[in-house]
Amino acid sequence: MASLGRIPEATVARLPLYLRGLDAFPVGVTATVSSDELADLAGVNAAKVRKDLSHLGTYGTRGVGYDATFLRFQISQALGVANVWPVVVCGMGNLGRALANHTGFTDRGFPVVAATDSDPDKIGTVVDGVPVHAPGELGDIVRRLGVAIGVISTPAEAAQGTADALVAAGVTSIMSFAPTVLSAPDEVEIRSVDLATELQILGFHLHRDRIAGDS
Amino acid sequence: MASLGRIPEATVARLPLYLRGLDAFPVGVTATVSSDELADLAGVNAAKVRKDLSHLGTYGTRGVGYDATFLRFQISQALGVANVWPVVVCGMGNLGRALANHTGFTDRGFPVVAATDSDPDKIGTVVDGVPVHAPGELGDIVRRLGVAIGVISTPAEAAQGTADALVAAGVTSIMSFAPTVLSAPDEVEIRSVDLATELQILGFHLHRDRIAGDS
DNA sequence: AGCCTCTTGTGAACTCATGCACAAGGTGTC
DNA sequence: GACACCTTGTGCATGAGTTCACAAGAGGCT
Repeated sequence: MASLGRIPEATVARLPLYLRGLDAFPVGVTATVSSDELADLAGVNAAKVRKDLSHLGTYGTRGVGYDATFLRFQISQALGVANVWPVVVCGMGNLGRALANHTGFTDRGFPVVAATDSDPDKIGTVVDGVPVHAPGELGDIVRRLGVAIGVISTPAEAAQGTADALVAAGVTSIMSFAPTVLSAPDEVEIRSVDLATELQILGFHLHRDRIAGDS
Repeated sequence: MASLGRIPEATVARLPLYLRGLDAFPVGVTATVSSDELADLAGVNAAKVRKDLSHLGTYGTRGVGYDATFLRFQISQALGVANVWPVVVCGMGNLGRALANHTGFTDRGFPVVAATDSDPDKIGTVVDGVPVHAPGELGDIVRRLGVAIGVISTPAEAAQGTADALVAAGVTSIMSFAPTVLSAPDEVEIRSVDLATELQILGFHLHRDRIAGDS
């Protein structure tokens, strides 16, 4: 119904999962997929699938399901997958190198076009096809290569400075792996992925189960 | 109030952030921290801090704040941070290697004690102090080293098989980086981190802002 | 055509989370 | 001791997200 009305954030976060699930259907072949099947493929329940998709429009056929190809097109459209958003990786430590070389990024329209690092030995080198520059060149890199997204994989101490530099250069989307809080203007979208925090959440459940197990 | 009553999941997810924020206070020195300060340190608002902490118990003093050291102890207690949960990393590609070498894990009580990979050239080697074994040995590794958490950083195709092996070995906590849905018994806690999905969410907002910008 | 079966789309109830606003209860000062 | 000031703890309202349940269609079979 609300073709371009506001899409709930929770729905946006699931759209990529549906898109991934639809990869199970070959392109070119017409096939229908039910909300039930798609729910399995995305790891959610059918009601959620239907409600989510209803935010994009009424693309299904009652009694039949959704046309896989058409649905893929519509979700891609909503997510803007056709766009290519160049990425710069800031901090080429273990994690940064892994990210710069991550094929999943380029495949999905997020080519890593450059990286920065403060280590003089790394500056000027090319790691897995990605040129490494000095942090001071960040602004120049962003402008020259049209960078849309900055990935911060520096140590925590350097993260805020890096974020500031990205924002100053006009980047409005940041994905951070640094275990610290970043401050930035409201219009900048920051997604923070703290791996140690994730493990601590798992640890909490282990801990609780163990306590519950003690009788 | 509810000292050991059920702690909401949203609160659990923020406790590690508070703990991280409290690192700003040196140990041994008695210092008080207000909900306002802690909110800044954790990147949330003060009301949320107070409500979250109230789920653990009434550890604050009205008019004063929280004793930093005591609060750290209580949150650590609730999260079970004193425990050490050995981790096995499955899949030593770029990302796996970075994770195995990630100091943030060991520092927080999650030592990576072993890894697996299907590449015969890697099996038997020691990467950054972590011994690499064949996937078939997973069950043995888990039992022998008391592994509590499995990290899956294999290609998507191998992820489900790896998860099955972990579950069969008795692991009930899994963190997966594979871009696929994993099925497991209900009692197994799975946290899935899909980096490409995260970027697609950022891409959505870029896309939408660009459309909104067009007039 | 009529009927049966299937699956979508969605109103409505419900759960979970957030944020406000203020009383309760401390501390320090005069 | 009384008063002014500060910050917690929490009842309550609001909002976001999830799930249920079912009417509204669409297709196929006799």
